[in-house]
Amino acid sequence: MSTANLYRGSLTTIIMQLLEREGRMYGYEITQKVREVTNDSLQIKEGALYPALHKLQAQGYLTVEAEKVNNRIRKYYKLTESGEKETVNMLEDLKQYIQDMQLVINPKLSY
Amino acid sequence: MSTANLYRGSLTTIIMQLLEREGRMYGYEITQKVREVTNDSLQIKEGALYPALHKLQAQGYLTVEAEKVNNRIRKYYKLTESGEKETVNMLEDLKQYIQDMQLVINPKLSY
DNA sequence: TTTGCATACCTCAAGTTCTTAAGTATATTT
DNA sequence: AAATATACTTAAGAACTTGAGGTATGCAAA
Repeated sequence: MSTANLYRGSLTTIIMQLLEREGRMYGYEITQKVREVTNDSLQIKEGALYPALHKLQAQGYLTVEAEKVNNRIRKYYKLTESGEKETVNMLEDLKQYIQDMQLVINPKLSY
Repeated sequence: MSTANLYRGSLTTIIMQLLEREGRMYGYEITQKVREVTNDSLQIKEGALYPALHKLQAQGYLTVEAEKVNNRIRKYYKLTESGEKETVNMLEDLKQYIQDMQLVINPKLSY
């Protein structure tokens, strides 16, 4: 059972899209959510996730709030305004890409 | 008009899949085919394509035959047997990935 | 006629993104 | 008491792509 690797470049889109829908999430929660909705098919590695979150924050797309829950620290992230705009673009690109790939895989069906 | 970048890792799958279907192609032809079927949406850069072809060849997935056509050299590539097997795996992974991404984007629809 | 575009290949530096692995620390389950 | 789950972090190395540059031929337009 190959837990397939990420296609590089899609992780940020995943993060942004989840935050768009959920409003507010912490890192570990994101990893679990992705496992959940994809039935364990897709697993976000922590070594990829946390640097990605830090970068998105540095780019001004996310803000952070640290909270102590059960004596453990959680860092909740949410989209900024520019993050929301960027999310729209990222989603468009992803959808276009999926469509392109489907055309390459199966050029007969133009859908 | 953003000619979106490739999600890294998908180029080899594109190459293999096209060769699977077409049987025999040369590099430049691959770039044109991808532009054609995706309506110019996806453009394979030569700086990515040629190294990728060379690597696939080195891995034993492709064989090459050089031909002179119109006084210009073309290098025709085709899948080896192991290349064909690998193509099946790559396609499976890509389809799974597309499905996973659609689940992340729109978890309501399990299709 | 020469300028530009299309065809056809190639390479390399730089940047980005990911995997793997290691580390810290608390809470809960076995 | 030990293992697993929760929760975050970093760093080395690998892999892939972009962007830019290069070579060379054929053909069309100016």
